[in-house]
Amino acid sequence: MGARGPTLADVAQAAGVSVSTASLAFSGAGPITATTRQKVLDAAAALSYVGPNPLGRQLRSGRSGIVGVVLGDALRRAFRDPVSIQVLDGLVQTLGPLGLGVLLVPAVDDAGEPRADPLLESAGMDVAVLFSGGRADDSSRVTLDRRGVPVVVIEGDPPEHGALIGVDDRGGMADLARRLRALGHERIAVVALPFGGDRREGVADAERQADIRWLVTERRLAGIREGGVEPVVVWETPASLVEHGAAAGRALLTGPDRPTAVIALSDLLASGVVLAARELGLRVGHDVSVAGIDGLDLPWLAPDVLTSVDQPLRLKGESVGLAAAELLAGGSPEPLVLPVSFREGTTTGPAPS
Amino acid sequence: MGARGPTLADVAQAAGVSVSTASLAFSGAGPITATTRQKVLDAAAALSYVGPNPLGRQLRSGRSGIVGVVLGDALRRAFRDPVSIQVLDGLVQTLGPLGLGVLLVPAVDDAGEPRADPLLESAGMDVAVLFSGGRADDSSRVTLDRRGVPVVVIEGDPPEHGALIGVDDRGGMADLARRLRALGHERIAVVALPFGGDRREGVADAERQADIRWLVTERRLAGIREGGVEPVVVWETPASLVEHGAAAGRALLTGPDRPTAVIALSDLLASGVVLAARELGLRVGHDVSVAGIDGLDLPWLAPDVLTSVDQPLRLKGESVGLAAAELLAGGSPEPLVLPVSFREGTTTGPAPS
DNA sequence: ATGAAAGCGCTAACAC
DNA sequence: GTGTTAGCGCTTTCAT
Repeated sequence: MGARGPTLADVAQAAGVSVSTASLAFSGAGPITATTRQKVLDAAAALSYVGPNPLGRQLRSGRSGIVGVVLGDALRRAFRDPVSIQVLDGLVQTLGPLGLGVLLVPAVDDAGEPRADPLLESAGMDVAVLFSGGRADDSSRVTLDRRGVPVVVIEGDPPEHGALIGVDDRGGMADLARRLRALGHERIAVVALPFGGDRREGVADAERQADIRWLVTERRLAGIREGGVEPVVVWETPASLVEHGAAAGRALLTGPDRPTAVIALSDLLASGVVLAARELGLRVGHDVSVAGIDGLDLPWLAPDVLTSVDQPLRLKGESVGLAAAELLAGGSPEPLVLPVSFREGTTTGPAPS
Repeated sequence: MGARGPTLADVAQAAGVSVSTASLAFSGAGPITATTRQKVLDAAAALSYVGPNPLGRQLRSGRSGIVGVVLGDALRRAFRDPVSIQVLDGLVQTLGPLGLGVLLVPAVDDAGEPRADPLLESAGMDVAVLFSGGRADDSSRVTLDRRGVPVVVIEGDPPEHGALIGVDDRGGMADLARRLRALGHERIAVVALPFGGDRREGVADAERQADIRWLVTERRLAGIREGGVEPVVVWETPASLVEHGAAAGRALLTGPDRPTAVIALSDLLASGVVLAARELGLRVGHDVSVAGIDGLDLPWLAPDVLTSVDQPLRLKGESVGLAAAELLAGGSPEPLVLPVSFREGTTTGPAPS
């Protein structure tokens, strides 16, 4: 840093051409003789000029080539979540070759102070991706709207200006529910994702169930009911983590009236339930069936393979990337709902008689 | 985007002041009357101007406020690795409040084509963080050097212009090795991290062991020897993943001459070894001891807690962030080696007699 | 305390 | 083909 390097003007002067010609030599956009071009390139090399300063280019073109990725209020949770990670991977993989960068932006803490994150407030980004998804009135979304930044929303309310990408998890859960019923299960419990940001844990009564703020949770639960299953109990967790699934499993699978099947609203939760069941001496897939959703690869569950509703995470990330690119190009991508598929594992089986 | 929003000039005009005054109203740097300031702010609100365009500011100041994070050649692997993730988390957490953004940059594929990633080549960043660490001649590092971007290297060769952050994993491994010897273990096997990018799997002979390209692997292995342990066998893995640890465990713990202890060069590998040992009917911590390094939280290993060498991952990320900020401010941070600590779990015990 | 003017480095019209 | 001329939106001396 410090000493500002040579500029395009320096190179042009050294090469004995005008600045605009030098610019063409680098961008390649426009007519230019091979010799002139080479002359410029040589001069650049001599001055150890490393190419046009992106800042100048950005100001001129009005675009930064940066896609802001707004991750849930606690970044650390987003990073721990294999689901977000895989989507992020697909996204970066798609955007990179397009020359677009991914800027990580912590979401504003909705619960805490109203003081927004400086990045969300003012970082240069041409389009934002909302991993948190969520309602239209989330403060991150309001901030971005105000700035006029178009957004790609993952699994949330459709944005006014932007795109929406999601998966048919509702349909997937309905399908799963039907399959469990077909296996003879009648007492089915649900281990749910968080209802909102308030980190409650335990059985959720009907009233509480009517007050779900997180769309994904609401939708997956609705899917189960759509599949004809009325859960004997819905257990709310504070986060989609193995340990919370295990805690739920211990609570639900103890006692005489235990359910014959447990549906968890994420694979991480489901795997916790499997571990708890094993702890309690239950044979998973026989004494109790457990299923999740996401389609994660969980090698440490071996020899079991979790029965799950597979969602195409990488593809989701790629779709988000394409939508962002289209938005950047001035288009208006249609809302996209990706299909899910049932993955039969070893953790489900006929209801014990 | 499309319709460019109002500019500072528009606001100034609406407020009946000059552009420079309007600028002061926003930056706060300089003398300005409260009334004038308010007048400007009101005009801005009326025009729904959302604050100075970062691009203009950046061009003027010559800095983008962006820290490029160069993640290993396969981003997806970096994202799957809880170690990188936690460091990344600490980094973002530190940089965010400083108003600095984290830009994800895929590293150039050293094996593949020499065509560098467009982002690495030309994205605006004031400083880069190299997660891959690595040797001074890695192509990503060469590219950044050429661009004159200072770098913070994590666990690698010290950069010419930049900072170096690492942990004393060598010392930690030496300590671990001594403790195992003190427990009476004499036949100790090592499950190693990858030696380089060539994804080999299996026993590494002496010749192969002399050809380790990844510094971290080399250093941790050296630490074990420094602790007085000459491994009876070194098993090379293609990636730090549970399944590869499990494969190693199955291979190493079968047969009559099996080691009484296994040291893995990562916790993920170690946990795979634990799973394999359980599969084989061995009591971990009694029949065989297993230890790792990283200090990950592995709830699904319950009821076992892995014996490990704890490295302060979050702190590492924070230190990287601070070093980046210091570099940005023109400083020259000293190389930093963070301490590690031994974490005794349930997976190690006295050697069986 | 405020305004005028210069210019950060670059690209895009347009003229030659 | 190449050069000339304007800015992109902002900050920052330097006058006033």
